[in-house]
Amino acid sequence: MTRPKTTARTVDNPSVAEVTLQQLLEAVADPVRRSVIAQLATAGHDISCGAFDLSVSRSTATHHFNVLREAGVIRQHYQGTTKMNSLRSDDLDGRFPGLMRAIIESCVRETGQIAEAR
Amino acid sequence: MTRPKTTARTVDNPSVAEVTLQQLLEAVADPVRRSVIAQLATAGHDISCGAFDLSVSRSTATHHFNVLREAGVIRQHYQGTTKMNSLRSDDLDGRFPGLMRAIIESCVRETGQIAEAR
DNA sequence: CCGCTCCTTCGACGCCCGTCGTAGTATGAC
DNA sequence: GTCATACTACGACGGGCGTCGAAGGAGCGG
Repeated sequence: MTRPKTTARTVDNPSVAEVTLQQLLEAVADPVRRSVIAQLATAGHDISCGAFDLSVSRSTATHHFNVLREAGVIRQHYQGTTKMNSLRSDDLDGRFPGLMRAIIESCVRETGQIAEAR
Repeated sequence: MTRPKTTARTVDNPSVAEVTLQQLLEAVADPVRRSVIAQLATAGHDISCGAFDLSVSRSTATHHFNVLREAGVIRQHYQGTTKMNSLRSDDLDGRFPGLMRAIIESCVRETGQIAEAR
């Protein structure tokens, strides 16, 4: 059975209304995922999945990107064979006012402290 | 060996500087703990451990109170034999600006939706 | 001293989540 | 077509967290 195992190069980013607070908070409770958020926020532009500096394997990284996307934290889209990621900062603000902004700021500050500690 | 198993009726609430972002986010990622936050926020006054409306056993509730206290989310103090709980909303604001405020608001809104759904 | 209320500690258990390696699909370059 | 690159799906495994019941300490009222 050789059924297509991968989706065609298309991504469905959930609408804000579909995201729950539980999903969002679980998503940001993982340090690897917060690192993704911090890198996106400090970069200021889209980053491809492979260009992140993460301490886990590729397949684990894919898992984390899925969680972040399903929680509405990031938006993903293909650009050739590479998958680009961007923050959906303002999308969620209507649903959870001020929450994403505060989380992003804390993530950036957190990794900043780590950087200046070494 | 009959060593004292419980602490005397005294609680140590951690200083804000000791709390990590990881702790805080893990603390609020649990629905039972968010329910505690929401009940405290809507009540507007301290609530004893036993007076909460929670869907778990007493010992589990104790566990959740510990997590919340160690994350700096709530402050606890004894009043006779009962242990009172209050939100430390503003304490954490210096360390994670805007975060607790946004979380509390989302918690209240979340349980409000549950309430109006039935 | 006795009993009641409140909350805690302790061990146990089950499940979920993060992790990995392997195998596989889609796209682009030659 | 062939090869290389980029990411994904799958199955497995281990550890941690939420959950509970039972037993026990601390205070208060008699």
